[in-house]
Amino acid sequence: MKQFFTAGILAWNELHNDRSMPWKKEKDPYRIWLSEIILQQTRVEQGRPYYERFIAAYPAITDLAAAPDEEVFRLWQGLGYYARCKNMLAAARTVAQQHQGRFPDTYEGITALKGVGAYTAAAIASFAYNLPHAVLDGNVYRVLARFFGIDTPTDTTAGKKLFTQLAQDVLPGQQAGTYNQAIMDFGAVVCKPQTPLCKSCRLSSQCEAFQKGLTDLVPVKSKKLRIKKRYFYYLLSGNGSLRYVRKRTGKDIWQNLHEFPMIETPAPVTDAELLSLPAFRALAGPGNIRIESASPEKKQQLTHQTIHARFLRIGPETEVLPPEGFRAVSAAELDRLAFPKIIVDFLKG
DNA sequence: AATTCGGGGGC
DNA sequence: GCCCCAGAATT
Repeated sequence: MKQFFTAGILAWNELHNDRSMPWKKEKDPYRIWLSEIILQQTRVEQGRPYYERFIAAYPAITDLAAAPDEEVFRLWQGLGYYARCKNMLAAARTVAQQHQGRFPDTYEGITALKGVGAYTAAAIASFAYNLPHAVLDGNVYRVLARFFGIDTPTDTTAGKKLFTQLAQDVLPGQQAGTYNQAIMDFGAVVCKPQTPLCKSCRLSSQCEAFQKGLTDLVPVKSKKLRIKKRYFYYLLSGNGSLRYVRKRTGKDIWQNLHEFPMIETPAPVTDAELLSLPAFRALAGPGNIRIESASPEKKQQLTHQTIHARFLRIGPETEVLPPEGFRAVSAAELDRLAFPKIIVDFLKG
């Protein structure tokens, strides 16, 4: 059964390996690593333009390692999961400074890099060096769960262990790179999450889920998502084109991105309530006692929370100092700083 | 072991 | 609205 599976994946790939990716047939470990970091929890079509821009800006990993933090975060702006960007920079600098700019060529060396977990290490090791490590991503979980009829939840320790072992069992050791790309392509193109193409699937005759009509029931996830609501009120004082900004540094969303002076509340508040908050007084200064104009509410859906934001122009004072912790920046400098999408959209007008 | 980290796209 | 995406780090 396992041999049938492996042979089927490889055979499918021989006829359908036409899914074009910028890094297919790529052997430069830097490019493979970069693409894999960008594609973590990210659709290929969303990540592709970022990959192209990063390669153009930083042809070698030493170029990336030498780049200023802010320039790199600006290039990452809009891609999400910003810890990836921070870890990517750290890893690039590790390679540049501790490995003389040469990307590590062992599984242990690769997995020691920041931001490189089990999946990414296996992907780099197999794609760049054909080392026999099986990738285990969302595609692989789904394909294995369906073909072998496994209903163990994938988001548990037991599930991860079981699927990791199975993925390694069905890996053809001599063709690790080709096979790893093949099973992920197969999962994306044939064994899709919704409406998989079972009628034309060469594995369906031995597919446990298809034979039992369970393709919609596996893979299983055990956890349910809880989404909180948060209300952000951004305060803009009327000082020409200057903006007051600071970098977000707390243990919260959007680390290393910038923001305007802002008040957060756990529930919506009226303009009058906002004006009466001590936090408003502290941020606005004594000269700003009213809301001159306000944007309609904008929403931003994150994985675990919904952000409701309004942008409020406050007045009447125009010559005020930046609030504590903020600095004044020109429009030109704003273009070089990274912001969360909800602020990027506001700045675009 | 559970939680948290964006943003986009499909249905 | 809900689920998923070439997952990893932190708590």
